[in-house]
Amino acid sequence: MNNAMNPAEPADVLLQKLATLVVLEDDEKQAIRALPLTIRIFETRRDIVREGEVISECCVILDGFACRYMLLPNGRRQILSFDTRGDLPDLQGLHLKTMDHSVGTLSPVRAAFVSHRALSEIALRHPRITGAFWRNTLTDAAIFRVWIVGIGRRPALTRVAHLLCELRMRLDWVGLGRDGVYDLPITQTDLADALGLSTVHVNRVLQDLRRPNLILLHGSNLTIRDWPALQAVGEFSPIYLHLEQES
Amino acid sequence: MNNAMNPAEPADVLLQKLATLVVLEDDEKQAIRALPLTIRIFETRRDIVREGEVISECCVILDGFACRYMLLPNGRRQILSFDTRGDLPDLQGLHLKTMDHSVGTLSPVRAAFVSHRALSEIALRHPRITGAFWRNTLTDAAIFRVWIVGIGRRPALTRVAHLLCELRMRLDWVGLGRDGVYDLPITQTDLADALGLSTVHVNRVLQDLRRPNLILLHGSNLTIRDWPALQAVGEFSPIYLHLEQES
DNA sequence: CGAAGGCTTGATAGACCTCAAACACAGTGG
DNA sequence: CCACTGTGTTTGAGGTCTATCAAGCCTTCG
Repeated sequence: MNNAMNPAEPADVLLQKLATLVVLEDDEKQAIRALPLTIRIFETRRDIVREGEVISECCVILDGFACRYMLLPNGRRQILSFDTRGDLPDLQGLHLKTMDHSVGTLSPVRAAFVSHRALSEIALRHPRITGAFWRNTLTDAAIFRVWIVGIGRRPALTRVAHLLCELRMRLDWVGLGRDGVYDLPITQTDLADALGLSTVHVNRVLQDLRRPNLILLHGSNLTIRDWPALQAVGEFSPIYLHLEQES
Repeated sequence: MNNAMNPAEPADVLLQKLATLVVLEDDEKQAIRALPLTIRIFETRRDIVREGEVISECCVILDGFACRYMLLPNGRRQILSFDTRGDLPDLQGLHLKTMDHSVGTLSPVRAAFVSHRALSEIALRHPRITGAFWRNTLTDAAIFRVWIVGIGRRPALTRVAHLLCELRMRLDWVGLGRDGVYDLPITQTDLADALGLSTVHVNRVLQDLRRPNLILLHGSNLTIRDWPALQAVGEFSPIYLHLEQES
């Protein structure tokens, strides 16, 4: 039930994303293809949307890595999610107009934008598509919950391992990796900000995962060498990702 | 824009909840009132739904405090949300049938249950109600995000203060408190499990909030004595709760 | 080749945890 | 009415995981 193809076409990306959420009929697919998309390109470490802004369009990540994050008064950053091909980091803007967090890029990113107007229209006309969006919000929330558990109650080693497992599953799912080999253009500082750790500690923990040959990591190139062991260390079970279509 | 009344009627609770999310037309209200509800009562520290279960109905909290939580292999618990009157802790079950976390009670709880069938039906017939549910999921997710930030990047004192601020706003909103006085049937262990801290440390931090007279806390009775100061300590800003109806 | 950003390492410090015990309070029962 | 129990709160002491600070190193790239 994986999708092997490697779409570059904006509409295909969105279509595939929604198709992983619900079964789409032909007319629904057509409606999605007819959505007016604007493509925009961002360099590394740029903001796509900023906390406090009122938005009128949603973005779909086509290529590269983005993240949702919040900044604290003391300048510290907490990353809330990593977003790759097909992800909709600001879909919530459709209902909650003013952003309560920011969306930024971690690598060069190509993204497609759809106006809320067009989105509302298609959602109104096609309840199944509304369901897909809603379901997307639900899986988002499920991932947030698991992050809370990790940051709140798991030691650093487990936390890092768990995140790597999660990224593996999600990247596999959209066809951005295979056989445990992935391009992960994420710095150790980014990992630290996602995991609630310091960069130094993330570095040391990564070494603890490399030493017994669970993973291999040069720059942005991640290879998972021992998947079962990594899952065990990360106490990882993928059910919360809900990677099955609606029944 | 607060609701002063104190409903005990199950349908009223649900109606009020949805009314805080979107503006409801008369026929929508009628449809909600017509929903078949089953009332059930739970004692303190009981599970309402358990992780892994496949569910076919959703619950609405009517009275008392519930929480969503997850248990780790080593027995530790992480609380994911506190749920009070009007909250729908397992609404996600409507789309994601198998629970990826548990819902339990922190105090005696009275809850109403609606079948997924009835819920799907009403959602299909009334897009605005679907929107309300979806919006509920979105604000849920927004709260999760802020918890991630707190647990990941804020020191214990700030974390505790922030949570108290959040609870204050939410309880005010549903009319379960006034003038900073609340009944909070939550143990310090519960707080600790929500904040990713130890009970001992929560206890000490609470004293640090009591000493300068920011709060008053005897048993389940919380009084906020210095709201501005508490907000400042907690770095609290309520925008993420999105306590305004859809425009 | 120099600059910049990211990675790595060592030393020190601190926030928070764990363990253990005492205390407070409400409910129970004789 | 008063032990008795159970749960929750409080306090103290010691320990540890992770943070912070400060360099050095490595790779990339103009």
